[in-house]
Amino acid sequence: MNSPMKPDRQHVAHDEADLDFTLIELLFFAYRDFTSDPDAILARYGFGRAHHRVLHFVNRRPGLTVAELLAVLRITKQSLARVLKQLINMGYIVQVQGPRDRRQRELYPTKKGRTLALALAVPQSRRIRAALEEAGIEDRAALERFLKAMVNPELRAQVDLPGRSAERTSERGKTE
Amino acid sequence: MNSPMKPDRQHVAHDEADLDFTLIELLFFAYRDFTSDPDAILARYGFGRAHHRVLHFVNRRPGLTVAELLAVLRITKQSLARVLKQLINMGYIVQVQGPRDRRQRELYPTKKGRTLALALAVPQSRRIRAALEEAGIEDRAALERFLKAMVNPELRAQVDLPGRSAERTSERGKTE
DNA sequence: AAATTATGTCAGCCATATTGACATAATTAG
DNA sequence: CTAATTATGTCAATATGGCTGACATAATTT
Repeated sequence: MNSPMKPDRQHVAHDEADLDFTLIELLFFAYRDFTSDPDAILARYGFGRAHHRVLHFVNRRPGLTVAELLAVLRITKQSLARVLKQLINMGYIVQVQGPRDRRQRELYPTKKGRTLALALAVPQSRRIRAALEEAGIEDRAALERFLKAMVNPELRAQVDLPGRSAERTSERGKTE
Repeated sequence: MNSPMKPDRQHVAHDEADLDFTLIELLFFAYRDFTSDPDAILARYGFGRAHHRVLHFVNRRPGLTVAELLAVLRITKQSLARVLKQLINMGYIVQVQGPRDRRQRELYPTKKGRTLALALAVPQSRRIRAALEEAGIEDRAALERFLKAMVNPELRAQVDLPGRSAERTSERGKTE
């Protein structure tokens, strides 16, 4: 083996054939359209995608602190500030002083906030459901495992909801 | 039927239980980290994600026109202009007059452009490969079908590479 | 008492997106 | 042939959502 006519695969570590352009592009296209769903709704409220992300996670993890939210969104405090302030001023989110540590501000959605969060999730959920059906997905758990495995290992704890037993946390009980 | 104590499911079309928050969040987290991979590389070139997307699609669809690129990226001409101009000026992309329609500018990567495009794809491809393995994906085709089904039906043609039979990615494309 | 932490805020900067208007050249339609 | 349309490029202005650095306050920890 290793005939002189063959490219030296040990040194040329990557050529096009080795790269999974198919899934790279499918992820791009899928996410492009997935995120486009809520935009029309958001525009009617004068909000953008940043508001959506904040509202989503506050709704899903009620009581999370500002620091936790920053870690989930992977943005800085200053980037969050403007968006969060608007959501609070307009009555979608409330802050309450942390019970254990009074420096912390726990974030909760108001009823108005929950309603909007759900309204934004509806088209995304519908798209997912239609895609699962259309693709004839039988092993949904495999899809969840794949997506979770795409997340940086040290950040996978963020994927799981805190303090909720009834939630689907795709089979493996142990945290990794 | 329709007892006064039960919520009216026919009118309240969506409550939390109906919504696929699990996959909504998994898509968010997976894509968040997936896109973070090339950032370090791009920063060394003074480029951002916009440059990455342009270079990626020019590399993958050599000869595509400006209008086609705009449709794929779903941005406006003005948004593309600055980024494309930089990539051209810095020698990553070349424009050639369209053969059929001389108004069109066909876009091609230079060798330098192809090299960078591949370098950016490497960590993304590695992440995908590791996730497929870690998740023990056996039915890769199902995953591809799902992601493609997530794309707006009228835009699915964009997903398929033009003028290429199946998976063959031979070297067409003009040299600089 | 001092250090650290959680949060908030100010000021400014950058990247990427938008809309609208207009210019040019090439193609197509009448 | 002329007129309309098309593909592209460009200008100006604006919005959004990121960033860094600096500083302030209150609460907790050492």
